[in-house]
Amino acid sequence: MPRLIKPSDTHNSCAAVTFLHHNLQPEKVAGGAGIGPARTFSKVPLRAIKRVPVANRLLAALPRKEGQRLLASGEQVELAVPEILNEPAEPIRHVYFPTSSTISLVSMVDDRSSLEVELVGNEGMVGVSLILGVNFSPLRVVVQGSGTALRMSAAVFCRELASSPVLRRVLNRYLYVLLVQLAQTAACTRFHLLDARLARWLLMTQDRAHSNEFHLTHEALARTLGVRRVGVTKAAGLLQRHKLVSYSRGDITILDRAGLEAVSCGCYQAVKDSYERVVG
Amino acid sequence: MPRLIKPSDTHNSCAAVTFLHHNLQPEKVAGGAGIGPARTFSKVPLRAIKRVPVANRLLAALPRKEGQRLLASGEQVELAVPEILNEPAEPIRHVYFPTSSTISLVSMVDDRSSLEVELVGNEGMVGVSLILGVNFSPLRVVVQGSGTALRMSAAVFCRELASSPVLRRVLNRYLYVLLVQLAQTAACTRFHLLDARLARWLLMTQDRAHSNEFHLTHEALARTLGVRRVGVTKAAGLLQRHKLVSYSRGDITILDRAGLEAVSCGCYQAVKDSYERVVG
DNA sequence: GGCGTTATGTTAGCTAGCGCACAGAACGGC
DNA sequence: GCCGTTCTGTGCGCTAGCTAACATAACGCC
Repeated sequence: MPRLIKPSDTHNSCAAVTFLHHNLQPEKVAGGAGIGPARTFSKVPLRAIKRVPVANRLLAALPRKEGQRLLASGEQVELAVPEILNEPAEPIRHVYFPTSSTISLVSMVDDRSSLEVELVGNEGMVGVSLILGVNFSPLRVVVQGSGTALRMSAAVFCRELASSPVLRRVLNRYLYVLLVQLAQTAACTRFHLLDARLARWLLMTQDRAHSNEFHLTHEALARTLGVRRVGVTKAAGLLQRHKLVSYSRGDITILDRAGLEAVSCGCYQAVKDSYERVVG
Repeated sequence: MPRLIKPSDTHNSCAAVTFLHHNLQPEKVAGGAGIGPARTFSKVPLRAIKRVPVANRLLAALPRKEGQRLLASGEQVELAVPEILNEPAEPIRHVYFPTSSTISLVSMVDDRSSLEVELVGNEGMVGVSLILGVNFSPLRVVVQGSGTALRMSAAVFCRELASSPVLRRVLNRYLYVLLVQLAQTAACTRFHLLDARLARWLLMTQDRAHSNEFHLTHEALARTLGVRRVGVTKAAGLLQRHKLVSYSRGDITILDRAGLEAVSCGCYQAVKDSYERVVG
């Protein structure tokens, strides 16, 4: 179960609002940890020092009052890998608005084969089925990167949804982007070489984790990309030889973002643009 | 532009309702062409003799009155391959509820590479973005199998949507199935061999075209499956040697449905089950 | 400091599908 | 009946990624 962040962790409701509306760029992450508004997280343990407060962008897109109400309706939780939040066909108990955590939606076709079809971070949410009136998840939902998220019970979420047209509007647009992304990922997975796909995935994760460093083994990466572990080792070795990333026992550090973008396929930019255009 | 079926083609509004609510199983298609309620189509040219009246299942799922109103709000059109109904990023002018036509949603990543991510027939609709409040299409929309469809202007569709909760409910559930299908197809495309994928696609097309025969060249099939033409030739040759289909210059006939299901991957059944559970 | 566990690197043979080129075969207009 | 066009079948070398097995190397517990 996710670790609940006790109310005492955030000093008051005002801090929660700061948490919502403050949104640092990834570039500021490396240098600025632990200063300024970061005190909001000062009592959160477990790598918290590496992170900065980030808002969930869907909630941040709401009018201030709506956003505050939603924040109050949920609770901050700390998610840790490799927690599984939902299995396919299981009823949805909670929805999650990640803030610093990242969550994978995984399609499983055979026992041996699985593929991440969507990576959700602070730009999105988990549990979109509820928006469509279906209360079970079609996919496996698994925590990919440890961090925080706003959790809300399915019932409360549906109530909010029913009473807030602006929330529906934002989430519908997010759903549209989700469709775009699924389609793009399907084609990307079919046509693009592993090197490019890996680079794309690392960029996406950096965006969502809001950190230049994150933890993931080759084995886990292989499962999310739907390839063998040796394939990841080979591709990661290539990126490392080109000084784009450094990799040590699962600790990944992005060294050269521009270089990664050059290696990655256009899908990264295409999906990102689509999000900015429709939701951002 | 799609050929409009003039009002005189269907004898009266009562016939239109028959059209809506009559829904033959594929098994009956081969023998029963041209008799009984088929007279609804008696004046429709161009292969119409091979088909039977089929309802769009989304519309059929509506209460009788709602269905009638939607039918009246649109117009029957005849779509012919290889018509392109929408290019990516183009505004959506019309939505389509296919009846006997099939429509492909195609994701294009490079100039050379494209992949069908969704095949829409009488079980679905084209233009779902509008449901989510976005009025342009993310994908290329191309007629895959000639046939009829109910066409409705985007404006009228949005008006209907705003005024009909039951329509929203049905279409939301369809959207959910669409998500499921996209995720499944992504994984299927990644892991399953061409033979199985081809078999699955043929089964899906038979379901949607409501006929044991349809027309599609190896070249076109290759584009939709995202492989080379020779690959399709090889896989189709295999299916033909096993007497599952017959293939002659683009004229495909399904000979052994059960055999195809055995060759195809589980994805066919999985997606079908999901539809029946959520929409059907 | 030793040792089991976990993560990474490397090898070697194998296969599905690619790229390219070309040959035959059926159709359709004149 | 001829001929261009469209569709299908085949061959051959090539590559990315798979399967499987093994070798190091770092960590972390005792």
